[in-house]
Amino acid sequence: MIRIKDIAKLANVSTATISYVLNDSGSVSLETRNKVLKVVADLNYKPNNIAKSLKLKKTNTIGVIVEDITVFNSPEIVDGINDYANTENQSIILTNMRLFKHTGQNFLYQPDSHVEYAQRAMKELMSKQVDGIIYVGIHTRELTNLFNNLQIPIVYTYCYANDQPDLSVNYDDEFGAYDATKYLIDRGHEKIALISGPIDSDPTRLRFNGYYKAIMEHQLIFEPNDIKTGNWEFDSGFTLAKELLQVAKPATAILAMNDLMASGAIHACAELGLSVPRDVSIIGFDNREFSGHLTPALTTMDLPLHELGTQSMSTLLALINKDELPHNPIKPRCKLIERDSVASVSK
Amino acid sequence: MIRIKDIAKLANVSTATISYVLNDSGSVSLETRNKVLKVVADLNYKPNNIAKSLKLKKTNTIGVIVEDITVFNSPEIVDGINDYANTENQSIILTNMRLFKHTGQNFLYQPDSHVEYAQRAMKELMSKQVDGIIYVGIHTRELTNLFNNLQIPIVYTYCYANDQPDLSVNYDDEFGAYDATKYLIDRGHEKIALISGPIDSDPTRLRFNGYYKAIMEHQLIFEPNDIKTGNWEFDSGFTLAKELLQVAKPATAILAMNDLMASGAIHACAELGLSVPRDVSIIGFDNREFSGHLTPALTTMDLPLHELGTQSMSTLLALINKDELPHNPIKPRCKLIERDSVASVSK
DNA sequence: CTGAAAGCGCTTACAG
DNA sequence: CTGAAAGCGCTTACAG
Repeated sequence: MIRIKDIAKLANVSTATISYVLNDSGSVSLETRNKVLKVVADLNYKPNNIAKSLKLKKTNTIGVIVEDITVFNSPEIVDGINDYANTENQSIILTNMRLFKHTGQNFLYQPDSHVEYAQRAMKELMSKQVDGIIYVGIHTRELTNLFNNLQIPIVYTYCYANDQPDLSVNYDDEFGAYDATKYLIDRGHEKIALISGPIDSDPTRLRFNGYYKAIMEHQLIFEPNDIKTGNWEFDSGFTLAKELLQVAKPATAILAMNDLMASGAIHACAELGLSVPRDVSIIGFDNREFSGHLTPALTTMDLPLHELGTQSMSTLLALINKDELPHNPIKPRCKLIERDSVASVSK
Repeated sequence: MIRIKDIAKLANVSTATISYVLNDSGSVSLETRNKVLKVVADLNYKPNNIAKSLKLKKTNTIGVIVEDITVFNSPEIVDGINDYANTENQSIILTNMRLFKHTGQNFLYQPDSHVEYAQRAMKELMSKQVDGIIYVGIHTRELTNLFNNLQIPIVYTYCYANDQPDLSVNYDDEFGAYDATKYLIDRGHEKIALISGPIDSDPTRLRFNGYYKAIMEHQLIFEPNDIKTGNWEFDSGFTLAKELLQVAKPATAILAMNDLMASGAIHACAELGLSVPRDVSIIGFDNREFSGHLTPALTTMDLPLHELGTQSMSTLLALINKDELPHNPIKPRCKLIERDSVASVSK
């Protein structure tokens, strides 16, 4: 391992000078500068950033706490974080809480072990002196008080903390559901059923708002019987779609609040001998990879995950540099992916 | 930020003593030990590992270079790395080359930019003084000479370097294909077609070997016309399955070398009016998430990705600690996932 | 059992 | 334009 001191000796200058040329700081004559650079190249010198960080009290390293890297939303968000980090020369320390692997579907109801994992992760990152933290959730939900008296900037994404709303980066759930519903309405559907997530979930409420707004705005009839509450899983989509469809005058379209339930709905139609989209149109949410492989390929809302990552990173960097934060930042928008599960209604 | 020096002053001992109790090294009387611990707790002291690393020339941090975190194999491998790292108190610096995003399907043929990204990643990790590196590929292929004169331990997974075969961790491709083929044979299939990847791909060759071995071992007839060379994409599975099936005496089963091509084959059957699995059985490879959502749900080989991660990590740590490496380590095995796309042949 | 001191590889305010 | 020196927060060989 070759040090600045070795360069200094060979180049016959002080270590200060080496540092100046390496960092383009101070003023160094062209001659000594070239001399130093030559020795640096000859010895294939690689700076030790750990020493630099200790001195400067800045690591240019961001801690990323991800609740579970194997859950579908995480890799794209991390990719966005990396994308932005590369342009800003920031490194990423990744801690993966493996929440879903540890607790399965129950992760929402295991606050104790959750807190323990989170604080362990935080402790590790603090000891590594990261300049800030991005916390990546696996479900949009309230996480205030997960960490007590933070001593370091943090931004949340795919989840949020009420005590720092400007530091939570999430996409526009309501607008996404509004758009999906409107897409159906534009194709002549007037009776649009909804398979929702659990009531105590934020995305459920927001997506319901979007749905309701589109229905009202187009003077359609809001029919409570066409709203069914599911649990995000395939089976609930399957069961609820059947209930929805086996009535006297069924809806002509179903908006499922995620792709898993939409898939259940598609399979329910197959079982009922109904053709999608000829007899009933189905639209999902999330644009999971599998959604394009369903039969028929599912029309669904794509989540702006990559953008969540870049926006988290830019927000965090602004925090770290004490730049002014945009006050009401625009929430990234979902994008409709048109495939084969929606048809116009024939009048 | 509170330092060891602050603790020392309040506890009326030297900084050396603080260090001893914090690290359980040296010998400290119970009395002073408790006194120190109390001050540490009172001040909520958090050690600065960057300073420790500088002194010890060891960071307990592993650099993970992943070619693309958004490609399906990567998250599970990283999860395995994290899993093992947690038990060994290692941190992970993640650099994501975003290879697929940068170059798309052509990543195999863009060696120049690949080398550039890789060396930039390596440089970043070296400057952070990581103790070792795990390189996670997105396609099993030869990567010798990607890095010139390495000064740090590295292990490759989901790819390999010929100059250090013991440091490349990959699953047993051949055995996986053998198992899949045998599964079909056990169900009475005697004419089994194969949709392969490109010939210049290592997994193609290894999987072909496994297929061939199972055919020979069971004294079936090897029929070259039943072997078609695809390109891993849906379309090639679709096209080739049609060719395979529209002959006088078609195979009763198709082994596709990945799930994407298997999906294409399923769709080809639908178009030909053939029922899967009644008329033809289809088996895939990879166990991609979508494979369970196909109609019918695809029987396929699951890749031991998590294990690839843990084994990479244990190998790397052995390297770093200069422990002896197992000489011919067992390759992690694929596991057959039985779903609905394979039936027994009726005699 | 405890402490004084050197040193890990950098940066920078200051003096010349 | 250049260098001597202090200091970032730790650890540890050594002396007592």
